[in-house]
Amino acid sequence: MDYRQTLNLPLQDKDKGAFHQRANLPYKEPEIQRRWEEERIYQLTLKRSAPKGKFILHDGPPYSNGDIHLGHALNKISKDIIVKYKTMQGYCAPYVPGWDNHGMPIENEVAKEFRHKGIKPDTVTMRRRCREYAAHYVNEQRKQFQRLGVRGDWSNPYLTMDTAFEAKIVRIFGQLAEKGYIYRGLKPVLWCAQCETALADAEVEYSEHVSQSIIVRMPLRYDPNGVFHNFPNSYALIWTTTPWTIPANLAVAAHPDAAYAVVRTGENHYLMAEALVERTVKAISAGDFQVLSTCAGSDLVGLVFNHPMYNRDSPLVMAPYVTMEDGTGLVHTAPGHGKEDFETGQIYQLPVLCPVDTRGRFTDQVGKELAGARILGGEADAKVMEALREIGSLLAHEPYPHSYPHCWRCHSPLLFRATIQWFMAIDHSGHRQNSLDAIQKVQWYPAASINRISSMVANRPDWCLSRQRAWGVGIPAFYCEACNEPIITPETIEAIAQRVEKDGSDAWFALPAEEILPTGFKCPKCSAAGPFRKETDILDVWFDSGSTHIAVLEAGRWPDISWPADLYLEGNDQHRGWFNSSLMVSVALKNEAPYRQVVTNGWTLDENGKAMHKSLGNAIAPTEAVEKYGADILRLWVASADTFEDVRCSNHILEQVAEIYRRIRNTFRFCLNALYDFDMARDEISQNEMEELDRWVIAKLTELTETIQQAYDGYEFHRVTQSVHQFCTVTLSAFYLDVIKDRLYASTATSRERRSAQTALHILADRLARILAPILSHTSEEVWDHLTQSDRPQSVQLADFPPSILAGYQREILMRWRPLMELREEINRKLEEARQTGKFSNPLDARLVIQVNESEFQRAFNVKVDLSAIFKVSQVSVEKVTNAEATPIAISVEPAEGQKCARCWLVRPEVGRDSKWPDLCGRCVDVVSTLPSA
RNA sequence: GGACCUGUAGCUCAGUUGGUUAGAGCGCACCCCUGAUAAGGGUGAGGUCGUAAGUUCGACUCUUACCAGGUCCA
Repeated sequence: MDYRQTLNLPLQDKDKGAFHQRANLPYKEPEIQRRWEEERIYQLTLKRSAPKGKFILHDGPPYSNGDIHLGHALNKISKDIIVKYKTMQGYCAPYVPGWDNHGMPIENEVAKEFRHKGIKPDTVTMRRRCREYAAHYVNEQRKQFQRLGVRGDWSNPYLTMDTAFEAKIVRIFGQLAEKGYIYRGLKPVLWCAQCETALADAEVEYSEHVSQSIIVRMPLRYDPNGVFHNFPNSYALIWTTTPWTIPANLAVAAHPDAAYAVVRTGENHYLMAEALVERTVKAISAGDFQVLSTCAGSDLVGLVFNHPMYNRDSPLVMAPYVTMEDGTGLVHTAPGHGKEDFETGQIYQLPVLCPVDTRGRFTDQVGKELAGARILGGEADAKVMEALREIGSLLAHEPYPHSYPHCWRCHSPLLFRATIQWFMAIDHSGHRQNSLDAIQKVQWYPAASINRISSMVANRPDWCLSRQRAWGVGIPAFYCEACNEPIITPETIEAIAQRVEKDGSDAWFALPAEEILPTGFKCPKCSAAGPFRKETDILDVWFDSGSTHIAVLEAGRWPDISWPADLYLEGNDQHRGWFNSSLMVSVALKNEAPYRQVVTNGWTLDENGKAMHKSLGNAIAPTEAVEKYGADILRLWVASADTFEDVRCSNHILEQVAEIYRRIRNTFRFCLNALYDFDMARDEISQNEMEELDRWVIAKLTELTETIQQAYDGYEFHRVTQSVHQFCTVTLSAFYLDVIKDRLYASTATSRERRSAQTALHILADRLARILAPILSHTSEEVWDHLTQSDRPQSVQLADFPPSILAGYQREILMRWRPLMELREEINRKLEEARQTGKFSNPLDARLVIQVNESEFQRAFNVKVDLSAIFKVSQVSVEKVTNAEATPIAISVEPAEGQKCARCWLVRPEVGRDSKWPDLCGRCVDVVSTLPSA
């Protein structure tokens, strides 16, 4: 007879109401997401009781151009995991996503569009199109982020191009100006003479370029310490690869720790680095030479040389960046034409000379002969070398190929050119130190990232706030045409801010100054009543994003959020970017950091640890991964890696993650499909009436929850995934679920022992769903729908995190069971051995004979459980041995006694004794005889 | 070239203050089950802990150099 029908087998995938192994996530997830939206789950999470108060994760705004990439997915999923976890932990955890809209990449794209159409747009037209462009990608990215299952206020995000946001930026700038942080100064910027524009770092491409390397001598003027011993014909030998910058020379730089030598060749005495004497002498073809004396670079202080061409001082200065790799060890320094030169110039209070106009031609400042010479094409280089040669100052020159900055658009070589810019003074009123102090009060994850932010704040130069661009917030300054004074007052700022609030920052560009200024406004300096003109530069976009913590957290538009943020979480590039810019604004205006904790995630790399690049073809597109595997797989990928470091991804890795997912899902499937006739309200067995094994597994789960809670609290999601997966595999699948099958399938459906197991299964599924809800949001929701507990909230996202504190009795059970679990491994090896030697093929045919002494018996078998079930054999006989000499425990495997029960497949001696059911064991006879069909 | 960070089995990760034979899961191989079956179970093989020196009685763990990779700068 086939007893299959008399068993309580779990639902199969074909059965109605079953939880399917085939997840079909790409299809099912959007449905679940639609439901979350319809049921307004995000809003409900904010209304839920929040005994622990608020937890505010302030979203770093991604830039609204193009589709999201894997790094965005990593970042947004990490944030979502945290927000959902915090909600379940009893916090009110709002999440307001945002976008960074202004800036060069969008402007460049839009400019390209216009160029293709042959249109030269005015600023207002340009900006209107930029705004459309940004808005388009806000919508695209929003859809893509939502598809990842990220929960937040998607219908009400913050945009840096919102008029209210733009007005806030104006006000923040005004406040900084009022506190004395804002100034105008010169700065060398990379300049494209072809495009006649300054370039941002991101617009610069490095490629091969052949420069002219020259060695030039500069006559000695003053030698207070007698470095040259009063020799006649004394010179410094300088080296440069940009001859055209010689007219702007204002200093000679030496390394303080390097050794320098005075060398005689013929009549002349030259100062150069000792290490480079031979090469230099050879380069200038000087023949015989003699090192007269040496000294340290720091001994050179006080020397003054004469400019190679003009009658002008060029003092010797110290600079740490001077290397002994190339040249003479003495570096030509032109503060108007180089970043490092400029910084050195600041330290030594040198003027900033820049005799080059916007089209890259020498101005009159260089004298009649050179004026007008173009730098592009080498004309200026040639003329300068010519002039030097004439006066005998050019000692060597040769072509010098090297990597050099070029314009990404027109590919011309770039030049450094000093221009007037707006700055935030980082050292104003102790700001740098205040920032460093504020950093100390923040918790950084990983802990080492504090080094990064600290060194960047400690070493950062003043913040150059101005950009010669169109798509951004105009720098809110006027100039008096009468006295040319820049004007920033609380009154002008407020006038601008109100106008921008109303009409957006486009108004700043569209309206004349007089229409923005209050009527009757007079220049604070010269009292002229006009005319006034507007500043045409815009603010660096980092100023926009550096203002988000004020513009968003204090806006009042989102009633649940407030300043400061509990958490910022971004990629590690943001130590220089957003973490930094936000800190600068915050410390200046509020004297503390805008965040209490900062988590950094690494970069996404391919499987070989290489950065992902479109050109390398190794990039994984999150939108494609979602279509192929599902958002939960991508989310599990995030939660399976140590995201503090760089994270690898590839199709192969995603397949591995999918494998982990399947195991977890299958665990849920087993639990849920065995609960088809179980109603928690009706059938639950109370803790103290449960089977000890079932109580044990709940204790194991609670122990696991404790581990997991610690992992979540430390933002170490991979420890969550790792331990849950291991629990599903080792504790449940390979042991607990396997062991309770007999009870579930073969016992009377309503029996206490079966209901006990089902109660445990329900608790397992329920708690695992909650534990995993922050990560496997969709799958957990699906599990949630299958559970029967009546008082549960409509979404698992609204549930509490499960209990993580072990009760005393649970600790006691875990302790008591541990030796038995260890013994099980030994028994498995014995059974495998017996099977290999052909004694039997199925362990259910076996009988275990375990001989133990008293103390081992007390230790290992102090449990209330059917041992044959635990070891998955038909029979176990434990025999106590009194002989003290014997090993504590000996295991042997023998054939089980009796015949196989046709229903439960256990071998039992009593099979055959019942006349009605001769092929059943005693237990199965009892069960079957109570069935209605019997 | 500089600053910071990373490098433990094919993959994802553990590895307390330096202390036996470096762990786990997946994957892989072999076997079992066919009442979790687009499943499940058992056993097993995989590592010179990036490389090389050094400190130490003893180093995956500490130091230095180098190699590879990442981010930010130059």
